[in-house]
Amino acid sequence: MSDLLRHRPGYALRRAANAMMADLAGRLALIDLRIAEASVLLLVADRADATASDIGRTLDIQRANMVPLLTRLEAAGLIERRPLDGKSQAVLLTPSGRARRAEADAITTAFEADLLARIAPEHRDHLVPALDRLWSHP
Amino acid sequence: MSDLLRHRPGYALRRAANAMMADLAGRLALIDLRIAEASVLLLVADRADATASDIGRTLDIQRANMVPLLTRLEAAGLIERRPLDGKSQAVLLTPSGRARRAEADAITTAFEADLLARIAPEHRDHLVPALDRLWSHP
DNA sequence: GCGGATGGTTATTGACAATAACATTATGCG
DNA sequence: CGCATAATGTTATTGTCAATAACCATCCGC
Repeated sequence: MSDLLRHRPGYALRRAANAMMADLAGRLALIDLRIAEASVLLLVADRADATASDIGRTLDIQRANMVPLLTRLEAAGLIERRPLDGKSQAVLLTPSGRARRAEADAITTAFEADLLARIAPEHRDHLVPALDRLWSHP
Repeated sequence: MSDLLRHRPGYALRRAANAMMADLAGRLALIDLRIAEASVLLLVADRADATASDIGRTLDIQRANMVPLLTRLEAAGLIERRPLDGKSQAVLLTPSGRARRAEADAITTAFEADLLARIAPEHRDHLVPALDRLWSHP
C-alpha cells in the first residue's frame, strides 16, 4: 500500500528526516538540549567572534528565531553575549557551555555512527554528498 | 565555518529535508494543498476501502492528527467519509478530489525530477535506498 | 457476554520555521 | 563629513507538522 510513496525521493527524505530527528531529539533531551540548540553549541565553539546573525546565517536560522534560542541558552548558563559594538554581539561559550558542548558532540557523533550503520555499505558514502546538493545553493 | 556541520549526516539530512519541504510546500500551495494533505490524496486513490486509521498507519500520522487533516480535505470537497460499520469510516475521493489528486501527482512528480536532477549522477540512485533504511523499520 | 483492542474525536502542547514591523547603529558613497 | 542605506537585534504573531492524554463508542475473540 505504501509502495506508491516509498520510492518517491521527496517522501523518503521527509520520513527519514522525521525519524532521524525524533531519535536525535530523544538523545539530546538527556542533556536538556533541543536539536537547534545543540547545533548552535556545536557551531559556536569554533569562532569566538561569531555574532548572533552570523550563526543564524550559517545555520539558516532567521534572526528573529535566534533570539529565543540564544535567550534559552543564556538562561541555562551555556552562552554569554558580549557586545562587539553598539549593534552586534558576540556569542561565547561559558565553561558550562563548553562542557555541554562536549556532551552534545559525543551524543551526535554516536548518533551519526548509528545512523550510517543502518545504511547498506554500498549506499553509505553517497548519502551526504547527495544531501549536500539539496540545500547548498537552492 | 559551516564545515563542522556540513559533513554530519544528521545535519545534512535535516537541512536537505527542510529545503525540500519548503520548495514542495510552495509548489503545492498553488493548488491549495499542504504537504501532508497531498500525501493523503496520493495515497487514497489506490484503495477505496482505506479507513482513516489505515491511512494514518501507512503515512505514520497519528490518529488524532488525521482528524483535522481529513476535516480540511472534506471541507474542501476533495474527500468523502463513508461509514464502513459503526466504528470505522472509509475515505473516498470525490470527483473534485480525483482532479486535485492528478494535479498533486503532476506537481510532485515534476518536483522529484527536479530534486534528483540536482544530485550528481553517481550519487543519484543511492539516495532513496539509503533513506529507506532510516525509517522503514526503526 | 464480556473484556480488551481498535477507531474516531477533542484538546493541548512542543519544536521549528516564516513574516512583518520597529528601533538602533554601522557603513559607504557622494 | 553627512546622510541614505544596509545590517543587527528584538517583539509579536502565525503556520505546519507532530506527540500526548483522555474519552466514548464499537468491534472482536474467547
